[in-house]
Amino acid sequence: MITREADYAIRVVLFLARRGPEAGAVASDSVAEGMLIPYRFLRKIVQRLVTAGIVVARRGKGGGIALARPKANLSLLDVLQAADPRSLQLNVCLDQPARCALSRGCPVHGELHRVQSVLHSHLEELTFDRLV
Amino acid sequence: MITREADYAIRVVLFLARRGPEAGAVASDSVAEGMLIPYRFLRKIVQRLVTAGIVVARRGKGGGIALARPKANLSLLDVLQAADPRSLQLNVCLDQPARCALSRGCPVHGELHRVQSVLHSHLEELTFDRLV
DNA sequence: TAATAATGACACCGTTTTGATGTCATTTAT
DNA sequence: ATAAATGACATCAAAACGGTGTCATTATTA
Repeated sequence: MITREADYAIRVVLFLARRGPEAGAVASDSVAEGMLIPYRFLRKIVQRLVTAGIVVARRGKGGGIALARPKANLSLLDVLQAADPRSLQLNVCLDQPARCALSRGCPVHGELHRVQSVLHSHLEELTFDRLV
Repeated sequence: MITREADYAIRVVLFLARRGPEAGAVASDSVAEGMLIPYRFLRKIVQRLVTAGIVVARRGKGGGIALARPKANLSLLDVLQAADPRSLQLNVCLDQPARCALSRGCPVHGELHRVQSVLHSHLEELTFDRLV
C-alpha cells in the first residue's frame, strides 16, 4: 500500500501536468485546494519532489511550482520513488541480501525479484502524458 | 514492502512444502529453528495461517503443523493475503473508492487497478510446488 | 524601501502499525 | 499423571505515518 504522502505526490504532479508546459508556476495553496491536500503537508511533499528533480519551485511573490521535465518524461515510478521508495520494494532482502540469513538457497528471492521488476516496469510505462 | 510477518509466513509454508505430503506434522519449534524465526512470533503467525486455511495444526504430544492443501494449490498470493493483506493493495482507493474524493475523473485509479491485477496474478502463479 | 507573497528548512507531535514477548489454558499421547 | 504440543489472549517498545508549527529566506511590487 502506498502512503498518503505518495498519493498526494501523484495528485500534485497530475495537477501540474494538466496545466501544460506554457502555463507558468502555480502557488502551492492552489494545488492544495484543487487536489484536497492539507496545505502544510503538501509543502513538505513538494520539497521532496523538488529535491528529486521532479518539480521546480520559484520563491517570492508570483512564484510557485511547476514540473521540472516534460510530462512524457515523468512516470508514476519516478514520483513513487521520490515520495515512497519503501513500498516499491517488495521485501527487504531484495535490496539488502545481507538482511536475510536464508538468502543463499532461497527459491523465493529470485521470483520476487522478477515480480518486482515487472511491477516497476509497468509503473514506468505510466507516464503523465498518458495519464492526463 | 511486505512485513516481516509475511516474510516469516512464507518461510513457514516453504518449510512445510519441502517436507512432502507423506511427512506428518512437525512441531513449530523445529520450524522456528530451521527457518530462523522467533518462536513466539511464529506461533502467532501460524495461528493466522490456520485461520486462513493454509496450515492445519494438531495439538498435544506428537502434534504439530502441516499444509492444509497440496502445495500446487498454494501460492504466494494466498500466503500474503493471509499474513499481510495491506501490502497487496496498491492504494486505499482501490478497495474503498469512497476514501478518495477525487475518484471520479481520476485517471490514475484505473491504471493502478490494472497494475495491481497484474501483480496479483503473478503472485498467484508462484505456487509452492514450483518454489520448492 | 517597506510590505507582501511565496518557498526553504526543520522541529515537533499524536496515533497506528510493526515486531515481537509473556502468560496461561487446552488438548493429546504415553 | 505427566509431558508435549497448540490456542487464546494481553502487553509492550520502537518505528512509521500523517500531519502541524515556526521562522527564515527570497522575490515582486507599490
